[in-house]
Amino acid sequence: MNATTPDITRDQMEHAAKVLKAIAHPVKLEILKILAAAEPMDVTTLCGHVGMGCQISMMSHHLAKMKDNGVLTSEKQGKQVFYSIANRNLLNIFNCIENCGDA
Amino acid sequence: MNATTPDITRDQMEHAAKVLKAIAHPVKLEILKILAAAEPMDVTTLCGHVGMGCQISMMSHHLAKMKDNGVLTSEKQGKQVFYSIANRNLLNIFNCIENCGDA
DNA sequence: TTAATATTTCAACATTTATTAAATTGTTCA
DNA sequence: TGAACAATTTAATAAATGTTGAAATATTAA
Repeated sequence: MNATTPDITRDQMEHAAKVLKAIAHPVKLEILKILAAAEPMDVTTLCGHVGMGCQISMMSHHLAKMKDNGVLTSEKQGKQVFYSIANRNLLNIFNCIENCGDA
Repeated sequence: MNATTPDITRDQMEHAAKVLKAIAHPVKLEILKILAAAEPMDVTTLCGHVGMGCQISMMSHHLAKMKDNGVLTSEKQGKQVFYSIANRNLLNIFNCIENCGDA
């Protein structure tokens, strides 16, 4: 369970690959970062935070994939759908990225 | 710099996405795991550890991509090429994955 | 019930990624 | 030199992903 010899099964490996695939994209990381600071958040607001060029349709696709892979959860409130981070432990990946930033 | 509000720029985000893409694959994670336990290692030996069905050509493709994205380094010794992990900090991702395993 | 808003779904297309086999390069050794 | 070995490169193809706009669904308000 230490960093030198991670004790992970094949199944966990498959699962991990899916999760990583689900976030290995600049916009998806951005979504994670925005939600980390202020969750839950609805799709339109999220799109605004991502910045110009963001299309709702694209956002919806990204969010759906992240939700499908257990990265996000969603809750409908009226007309809006609010997204949250399913497990904030995942945010440790950012620390890892910062540490490995020059790699 | 804490987990709640990761302070990461757009460029870092792009870079992080590339690195994550470069490892978001079951075999690539397996490669990382094997090297974590015993680096450096040559391609053929690595392929043996990955298990049946592993083809040298495939391995070479995976290794090249991981190297291109700064995840691995390589050194030629005689006929063989030995691969190592460029920055073992990246291995913390496994801890993160373990913690988020049920997400 | 109609209109307005928020989000998802659909469909099309371009791009990227993964897999495999065959050809190629480079190294060692007889 | 040439046979044997290790690894990479090339090429072909299949599969997955990303992007976009339009259409469909659901909810609320008028």
